[in-house]
Order: sequence, then C-alpha cells, then structure tokens
Amino acid sequence: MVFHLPTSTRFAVAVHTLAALAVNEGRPVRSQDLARSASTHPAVIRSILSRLADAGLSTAQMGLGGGALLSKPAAKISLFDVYKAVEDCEIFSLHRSPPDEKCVVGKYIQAAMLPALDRARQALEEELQRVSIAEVAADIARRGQFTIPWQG
Amino acid sequence: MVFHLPTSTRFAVAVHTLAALAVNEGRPVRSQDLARSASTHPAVIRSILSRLADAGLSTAQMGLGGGALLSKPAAKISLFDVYKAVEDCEIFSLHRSPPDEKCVVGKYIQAAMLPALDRARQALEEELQRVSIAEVAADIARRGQFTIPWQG
DNA sequence: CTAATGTGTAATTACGATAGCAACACATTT
DNA sequence: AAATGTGTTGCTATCGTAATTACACATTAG
Repeated sequence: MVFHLPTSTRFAVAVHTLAALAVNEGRPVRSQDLARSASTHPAVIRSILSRLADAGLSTAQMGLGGGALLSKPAAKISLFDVYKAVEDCEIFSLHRSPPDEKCVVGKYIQAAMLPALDRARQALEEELQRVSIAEVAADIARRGQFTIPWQG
Repeated sequence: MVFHLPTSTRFAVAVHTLAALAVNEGRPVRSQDLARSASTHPAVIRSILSRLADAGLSTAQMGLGGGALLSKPAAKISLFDVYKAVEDCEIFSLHRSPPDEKCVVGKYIQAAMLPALDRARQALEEELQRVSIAEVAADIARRGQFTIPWQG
C-alpha cells in the first residue's frame, strides 16, 4: 500500500541548501546552482530561501554576483530551526470533522490523546535540536575528504 | 500560510475506534455507530478496522448483531501499535528526485542527515509506545465520570 | 430455508498540498 | 544602460486522502 509523504520535501531541501551555504562559506550561492545540486527548480529554492530568511537563517545578496548566504554561524542553526522554518510542526492531525459531542468517546477522545501526542512531538523536536547545520556540513566534508575553513 | 497534514486522520480515527471498543468492552460495535461517533463514513471505519485487524488489534464479528471487537486487552495495545497499523512511519521525506551526485553536497547530504532523522523518528515512536488504549479509554471514563469494567 | 443485518472491498469522485515551471517587477553591479 | 540574480505570483500536473456508492459474502433470527 502506498502512503502519502508525512513531511514535504521542503525540510530535506532546506537542510541541503543551508549545508551547501555552509560548505561555500562566505561566497554567495545562486538559487540556480542550489537547484541543480538538489535536483529541483530555482524558484522552489528561492521560495524555501524566503522562508529561511524570514526565520533569520539566511540572507540574500541581490544583483550581479549575488546569491544566498547564512545569516548566522552554521553551528548555531539546528535542524529544528530549519524544520520550524519550512514545515508545519503539527505532526498529528486529528479528526477532519469534530467528533460527535453526544458520544462520550467523541466528546473526550481528543483531550484524552493530546497529551501523549504532544510528548511525542516534543521528543522528536528535541532530537532535531541536537544536530546543527555545521555538523551536517562537517559530515559531508569528511565523506568528501575536504575541509571547511570554519568561520571564526 | 496553509500547510498539509503530516499524518492522515487515520491515526486519530483508529485510536478513537479502539478506545470506543475498549469502552464498550465485550459488546461488538457496528461500523455505523463508530462512524457517527467519529464523524466519518462507515466504509472509512471498516477500511481502518481492516488494517487494525491485519495488525492483530481488532477482530470482526460478521452478521446480525455483529461488529468490531478488540482482539487483545486494551492495556496491551500501545499508540505506536496503532500508528504502525494505519500510517506510514517514514516521518521525513527526502528529495523528490535524487540530488546531483556530481556535487559533493548532493552526493552526501542524505547520508549526512539520515542518522539524525532516524533518532528523531525513534524518539517519537518511543513516546507513542508508552501510552496504551486502556489509558486513553480510562481517561475518557474519568472525564465522562463513568467506569469501565476492565476485562479480567 | 429465507430474510435481515452487518462486514470486506473495490471503484468513483472531490479536495487539498506539493512541486515544477513561467513570467515579471525589483535590486545591484559593471 | 545592460546584465545578472532575487522575490513573488500564478498556473498546472500529480498524488494521497476521505467521502460515497455498490455489491459480494458471512451470520443470525424466525
């Protein structure tokens, strides 16, 4: 059986994008080049960069020679920061239509399960918090056998 | 901005259904009644019950006076069991098209981020494991000020 | 045995989010 | 002024979900 995608591809593409900016540390990278690397369209990259910029994770340098840049050190950007910036953080969806209030189960089911769902969501977020874009970029550098001249 | 639903409503409806079976302990409940309680269609309920039966969580009693029943004690059914039965457990989707192998970032990005995503998924699943249908049903009973004559 | 009840499953339809893509205004550098 | 590159909007195709209908099959009551 085929299921839907629990998150959009935006999260993976956003991490890809920020890792690429970290690897190209300092040099602006064009949406066109990021798009080729991530196998997508430049407008998709710019759309994601727009959300990342709103979240204070990246900035854009307009005009000739322009492109995207990290707006803070890669070590200070967690995967959770990226997740929050580009995805809905409500992992669990509840009933499409509100359950029947006239049934005891319908009346209380959501209140009864919400605490557990919140704890599960929080556990997931805490794990994402533990990993930074710097670590992802460093892992890429290690696998690719090159070094990144880290900022600072 | 409007986002999509990270899980389908199947999970919430499935927990609703099993909690209802726990509350009506012993008596078969018709898909029609479960559907009214969950504000959905009987065929949707039967479709979900079919997955729950495949997972060994519920059974069906055919014919007149029939309906759905728990196939094991509610205390032995965790929210993770339900989650596994009706949802895709791949929370994070990666790139739609494989990244560019000719770019170092594209070549290693997925391998670099997968361990973190796995840990996050596992943390979520462990939290869901901690809560049982029996606890959800008991919480409903507490809020509704009635008691469930627990099996055994 | 027959009728009534209720499940199991397939097919269809409508809907909503995603992502690919084109177009164009705006900013910046040469 | 020309060239380069971003920001944003709008359109389209695709896909999963869920509502709904329909019908074969199982079971019980009479």
